[in-house]
Order: sequence, then structure tokens, then C-alpha cells
Amino acid sequence: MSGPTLSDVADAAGVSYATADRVINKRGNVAQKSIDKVRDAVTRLGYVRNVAAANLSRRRVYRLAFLIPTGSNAFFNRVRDHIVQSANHLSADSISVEIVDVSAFSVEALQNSIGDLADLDFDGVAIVGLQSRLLEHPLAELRARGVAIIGLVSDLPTNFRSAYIGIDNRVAGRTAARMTGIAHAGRVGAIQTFAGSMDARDHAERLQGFRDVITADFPALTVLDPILTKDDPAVLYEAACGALQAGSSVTAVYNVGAGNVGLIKAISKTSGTRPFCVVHELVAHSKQALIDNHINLVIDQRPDVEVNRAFALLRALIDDRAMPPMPDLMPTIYVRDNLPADTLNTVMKAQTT
Amino acid sequence: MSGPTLSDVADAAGVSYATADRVINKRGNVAQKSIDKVRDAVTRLGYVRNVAAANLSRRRVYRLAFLIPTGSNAFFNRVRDHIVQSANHLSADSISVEIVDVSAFSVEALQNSIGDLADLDFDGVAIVGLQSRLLEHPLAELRARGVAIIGLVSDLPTNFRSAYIGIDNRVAGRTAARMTGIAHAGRVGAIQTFAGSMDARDHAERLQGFRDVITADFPALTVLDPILTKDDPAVLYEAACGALQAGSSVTAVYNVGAGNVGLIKAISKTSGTRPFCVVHELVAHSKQALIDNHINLVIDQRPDVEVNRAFALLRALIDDRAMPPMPDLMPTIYVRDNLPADTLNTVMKAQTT
DNA sequence: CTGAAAGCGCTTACAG
DNA sequence: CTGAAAGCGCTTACAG
Repeated sequence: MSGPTLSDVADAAGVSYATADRVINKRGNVAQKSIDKVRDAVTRLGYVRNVAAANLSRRRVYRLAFLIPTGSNAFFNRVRDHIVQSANHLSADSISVEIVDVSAFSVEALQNSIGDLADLDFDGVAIVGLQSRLLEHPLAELRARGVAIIGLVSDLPTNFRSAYIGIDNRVAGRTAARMTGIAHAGRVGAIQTFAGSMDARDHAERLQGFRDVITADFPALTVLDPILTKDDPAVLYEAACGALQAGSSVTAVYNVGAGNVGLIKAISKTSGTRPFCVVHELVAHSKQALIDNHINLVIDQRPDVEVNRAFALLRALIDDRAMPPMPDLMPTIYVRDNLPADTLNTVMKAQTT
Repeated sequence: MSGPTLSDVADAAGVSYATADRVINKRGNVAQKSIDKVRDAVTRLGYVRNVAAANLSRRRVYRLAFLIPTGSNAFFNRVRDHIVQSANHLSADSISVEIVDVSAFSVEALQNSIGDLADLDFDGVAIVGLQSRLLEHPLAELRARGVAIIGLVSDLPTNFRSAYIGIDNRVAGRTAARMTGIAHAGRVGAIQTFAGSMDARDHAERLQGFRDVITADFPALTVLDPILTKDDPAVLYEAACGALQAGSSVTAVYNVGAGNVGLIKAISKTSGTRPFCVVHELVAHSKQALIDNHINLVIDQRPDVEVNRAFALLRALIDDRAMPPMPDLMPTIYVRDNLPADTLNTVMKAQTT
């Protein structure tokens, strides 16, 4: 702070302020000789651009967009809530944010939404992505316009975004497995798994991680093949009732996907002991189920932290500054005792801020 | 953003820019009549001060201090690392931070350090506190000078700080208990506990939370009275060897305090099965012990998140702005599968930035 | 290719 | 008690 200013640089380089500015900001139309002199002065003085002053003079507002899947998925509603809340607070820092709804799980819809972004003049976008080559073209287009792009929660094609913010789903699955193993305390058992669809990359990865750990470290346990539910609570309900039948040999249940309302409903109707139960994402109903002792564990990815980080990263990217420190995002384990009080599930107050 | 400016307000109020400024910033020497007119204009126009512009014109640098206990405590070294890392990044935002070393657990030392702060002209300080009335006077002094004060990790007397950033240690203990209970899968067991000192509030609280949950939900388990270790690895080592003896009825071990190096050493020398083992704070050695299967769980308070939040909070407090969103800080559970790759335990690169 | 000057929204002496 | 003016570190036309 209070280091050299651009006019110090200009003086040291023996050029005018305007010329120094031209090379600093790569505006072109500068003689190579001048460029060299300025570059030299910059490194000699250790000049660093004052972003705040620059923004003031330009009356700059950062325009950010978040592309989030629509639908009744409680997890993404939580993500939305966090975005809105942060946006409210960041409006004081000249940051405006818009949430763009995208039809869930549709490559085509996502492709179109990204395409539409190109004309909207955003400075940065965070996208809940999918792995599809179809996205590469619109992403390249966006990037060509100088828009900063990051993947959020679910990644985009790797070479077409600057960073990914989200957990490793294999790690999430491994974590679930470790806890399930521990809960058996060496006893024999069978774990019924559920998944939305094995085409969903995150579901497949979680299941894989889960299997890996059980196989390696808990040989007394068997992982039963997943029942596919399309994340539909009704389907999950029916399937879960089967697994929970009296006399079933199932000692644990693990759902890698959504639709837990159905699972919880099935459990709450069961009398007697129930299997050990692990699900993903802390939302209103999974939190309540933990409190009610209907399930044992929730593996969560902390969307609040992810959203926060998305904002910090986007700003750094846009200003072309050094990245803020960002330790790995690891899945968090919730039991009924370490639940945050404020899992918000409020109706969205404002779409845009 | 790009709302009304102070000169809009001045115009609307029919006073000069300077006068409007005087009432906005409470500089005094303004006629009540002018004050009213300006206040009125402010609310009518919805004026909000542009902090960035103000800071630019004052060449303002935020001066922050962190009071952190010294000693070889790995956890606080981790806290330091995070502070230094963030400070490095924040220097670009005109934030300077200083870490002040305070002799650990000494009310007197802390009292003196806080007293010394008064003349140093900081804008805000984060303090790893203690509960003692002796701190009230120096804190009041500091506050009188307009310094923003927050408690970090361990709270200060409640009425003498603006906020506390840290976990609830009862919750941490409850969480440890829940997992320990689960790991017994209904079997009978006895849990040997260890604590540094029952005078340490956080230790007492963790133990209490632990006991509460075991008593309420795991009647087959007995919580053995804590062995006091002063957080000394050597003491812990000796004590742990006893609990780990062949033929011991101890089925689990829980250390609410520090000094885990000793505990881990004792375990690593044990042959055959060992008890289920839970400790606090993820640092280099506890992480390694998790990987080596010497312990099962680490309950962690995420110092990186705490430090981050301390910076955000201090800034908001200093600028007298709305608080950023800050969900509850809950203890995190680590197993060997969800370990972050980058638990830094680097030597500090710089004390000050 | 280069430079002088006004302006961004504020604060800070300084003069009345 | 009040106001006019310079300056913070930059960007943006505008003139050469």
C-alpha cells in the first residue's frame, strides 16, 4: 500500500502519464521503446496498479452471473439463497449479480443459456456445469469476449473454464463409506445403495468412492447394487420400503442422490430398529431427519463456502490479480449435534441485486 | 451502486458539499438546521457513502492486529499461517496486519498486550481471549479509542467485544460423543477421556458436551473421568500407555485438549487392536495419524474459515457497514478420507505484511 | 504514437 | 458555523 503510483512510473520512465497508462493497460499505440522504458520502471519501482482508484474513475460495476439449475431440488435452492444473500451484501462493493435459471440436467438448455450470455456483457460467470463437448463452443465464445468463467458444484469441460469450485465426489463417497464402516464396528452387514442415475457423473463417482473404501477396509460388509430412483422421492419411497422390510438383511442405507424426502418418509413409518442411514446435502428435510433420528449422517458440500469462494475467485480473475488463498473444499459430515442453526430455506427475496 | 453522491445530497439539502460532508461524517460544527436538512436529503435520496472513494482520498490503510498465544501449539501455528497467508493477499486491498505474540494462558500477559495496543493506533484487533474481568479495563480503553474488537477461537468478556468468531465447544464435545457412540454399534464400552486442565473453559465445555450425549443416547457406554495432562505430550504418552494396556476395558479414547503427539506415540507402539480414538484439531501430526490409522476421527474448527471471517468482520465493523452473511461456525469431522491436501504447517514467511 | 486536462466520489486543510 | 479548492490514483475523451 502507498507504493509508487503510475505517475512515479511515468517520471522514472521519462514518458507522460498517459503513455505509461497505455502500456500498463495494454491499450496499444505505443512505441516499443516507450513500452520497454515503462516496463522497466514498473519492475524497478515495484509498481502495482490501484484497482480501487481505477474502478472509481471508471464508475465500474462488476457484472456477474450464476447459471443454476431450476427445479425443486432443495440443494440448489440453498445455493440460490446464498447467492442472493451475498449479492445483497456485495452490492455495496459495486458488484451486481444475476441468477440465470437453467433447465436441470439438459445439455441443450445449458448450451443455449451459455450462448445467450455472450451478448449480455457480463464480467464473470459461475456455471453449474455438465461434461459435454457441446458446451465447448459457447464457452469459447464467452471467453473470447473476456468473460471470466468458473465451474460451480459440477464442473465444465476442463479447458474451457478458469477454475472449478466444488467437492470431489469420490471423496464424498469415500467419506460416507468410512462412517458406515465405523458404524458396523466389525459386524457383518449389507448396504443398500440408491442413486438417481448412473449417467450422472457425481452419482457414479460417489458410488465408486463408497465401494472402494468398503472393499478395501470393511470386508465384512457387502455393497448392494444401487436402486435407481431418478432422484424422485416417490420412487425412493417405494424402494426404501422394500429395503426396510422386517426381516431384511440390510444393515445400512446410502443414497448418493437426491429425493431424500421419500427415503425419510419410508423410514419414519418403520417400527423397530432401522438401518444406519447416510444421505447427501444438508437441507431442511435432511436436517430435520437428523434431529428426529431418522437418519444418522449427512455429507454436505457447504454451498455457502462454495458461493463465497466463487465471488472471491471471480473478482480476482476479472481484476487479473493473484488468487486468494483457497484450501481444498472437502465434504463435511453432519450429525445431529453439529447442525448449523441457520440452514436457510427462505423464499428468494430478489432474483437480482 | 452509482446511486446519489454527496454532492447530490448537498444540492438537495441546499447546503454546500463541505457541510453535507460534516454531517455525514459527524465532524461537528454544524447548525442543527443544516443537520436536519442533510439528514432529510440523505434518507430521501437513499444516499450511501462510497467507502472506496473515501479511502482513496485519505490514502487509508486499515491497520489490523491479531493477538495469538505463543508456544509450540500446532493449532495456533496453523492459525498464524492462515493469517499470514490472508494478509499477503489483502495487502493489495490496503490492509496491513500485525501478529502480536502473547504468552499462552496467562491473563496477565494478555492484559498487558491489550493495554499496549492502545497506543499503537490500530483500526481493529482480533484477540484469542480469556474470560477474566481483568481484561475489561484495557478492552474498554481500546474501544474508547475507536478500535474494533473481536474475540477469536476463545472469547473475551462478552460486553467488551463486538463479536466472537469460534465454535461452541459444547457442540464440539457432543459431536465427538455422537461419533464415538455410533462406533460402538450398541456394544458395551468405556471411554477414557483426557484433558489439559479443567480450568480451561474450552476443555471443560467439550467434556460436558461429550458426557451429555453419551448419557442421553448411549447408555451402554461409560465415560471415565478425564486424566489431566496439561496438554503435555509426555504426560499424555504415559497416561495413554496405561489406557492401552492389554486387558484394559477401555474401548475408546477421547482427548479434548492438545498434546496429541504423545497419544499417537502411545498408540503406534500398541500391538493388536486399539480403542476407537477421537482428538481435536487437524494439524500435521493428527492428520498423519488419521492416514496411518492410529486414530479414527479429528474434530476441527476450521481456522482458515475463522481467520477469513475475522478479516471480513473487522472490515465491516471499521467501516461501520452491514455485517457480511456469516452462518454458524460448526465443528467439522475429519476421517482419513476427507482430508484437505493442504494443511499447511509451513514456517512463517513473514510476521508482518 | 504522445500528452494535457477533466472527472470519478470523497477528505482535508484553509479562508472566511 | 460555512464554503471553495486541491488532491487521492486512476481512466477517458480530445488535441496534436
